[in-house]
Amino acid sequence: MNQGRPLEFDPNLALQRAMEVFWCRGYEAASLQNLLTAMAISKSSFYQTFGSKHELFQRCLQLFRERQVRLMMAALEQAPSGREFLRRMLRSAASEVVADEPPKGCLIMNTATEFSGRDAIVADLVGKGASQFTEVFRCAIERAQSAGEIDAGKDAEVLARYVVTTMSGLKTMAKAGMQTTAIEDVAELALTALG
Amino acid sequence: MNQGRPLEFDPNLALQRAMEVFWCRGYEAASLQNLLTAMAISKSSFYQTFGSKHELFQRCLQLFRERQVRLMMAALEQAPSGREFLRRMLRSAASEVVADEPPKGCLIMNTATEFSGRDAIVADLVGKGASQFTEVFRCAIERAQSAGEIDAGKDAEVLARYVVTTMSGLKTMAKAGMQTTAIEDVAELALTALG
DNA sequence: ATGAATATGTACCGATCGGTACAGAAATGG
DNA sequence: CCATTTCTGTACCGATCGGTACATATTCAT
Repeated sequence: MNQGRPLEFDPNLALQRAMEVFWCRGYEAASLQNLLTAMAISKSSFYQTFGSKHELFQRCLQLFRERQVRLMMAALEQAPSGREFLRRMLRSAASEVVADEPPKGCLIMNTATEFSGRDAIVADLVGKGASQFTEVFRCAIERAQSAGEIDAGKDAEVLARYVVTTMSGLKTMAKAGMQTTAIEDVAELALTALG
Repeated sequence: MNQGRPLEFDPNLALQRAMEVFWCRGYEAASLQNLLTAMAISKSSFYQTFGSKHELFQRCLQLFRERQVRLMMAALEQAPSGREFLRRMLRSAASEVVADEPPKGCLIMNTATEFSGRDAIVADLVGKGASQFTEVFRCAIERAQSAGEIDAGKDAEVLARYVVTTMSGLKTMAKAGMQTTAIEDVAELALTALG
């Protein structure tokens, strides 16, 4: 078997750069030029390695989901309690306003908004992302329920969906221009629904 | 003074059609062809009457906001109580999944997501929309507080922002594929935070 | 050295993008 | 009837869209 000429770039790094572009601009507004520039590769390499804009986008959605789930699970393990983890997550929407200018939100939810079900493949990846986020939150809630921080009588799955919903809402409000203090207030209030 | 040749179409109706297109597809994905077809006018008439795609979009955002605020205020007046109005609003995200296929969400919040602060004019219109929605909810909350349905000790402004946030989150989750029953469960749970 | 395999650079593709120029059509006032 | 004003149809604009063809460059196995 022959090896052929080696790649002159790191595909994982290029993928990461592409993800950033989609994250900032969305799918439609991210032109091939934007992507090529950010990925620092030529058009030939792009199509050779990633097939098409749409295929690249799918890989970016998966990368984002894996990365996000990994970060969330790490944060959950390090958190002093399940409830404190949830508080930190919800409040993070506020700090995002300061860190990113403008705030980027969540790539999965941004995509859910942009493709409102018009693309079956994308819809599937979005659904997968949403359910995995819910899963992590459910773990945190069950841990909090065991510790007596959250009413154990409530359905953890419903609570988890509520947290995902609120996260999504807060990130959207950040994009809509809500002040960081207001976001924090809403995040704290949202926590009270967990009982 | 001379009147000249009269318009062969209803500008308000055309604007409404355009709004539908932006609502379904977003700004970038709504091509001029999409718009012209939906508005049933020619390119000449389009530029003569609406100036450009971007100007048209601004007018659509305003139309949507006015329409939405009007509908919400009417619903509030008809509702048996402030709290029941809030319940109906939050639950409406679920019925939207059934009615529209796929769900369209809220044009203002969709726009906040699509243009993450990259367009100052649009950002301003989005902010105006968000604050007017908040205003209506604040009216409902104050009414509910007067009636003793909601803890009068809580800040109505914060509660109102919380409701807008939750509405936005629910509509996004609907787009992300959440089932109608799950949406209703989350909506009910969200209401408990109002105290 | 040669050939197979893989990667890149360059040039190009048709389609579509948003937008404009301008001639002709339809109304009014004189 | 004519001039003026306003609207519409047609043709066109340069730019960009995502994507492809193909020659050239670089590697490894023989």
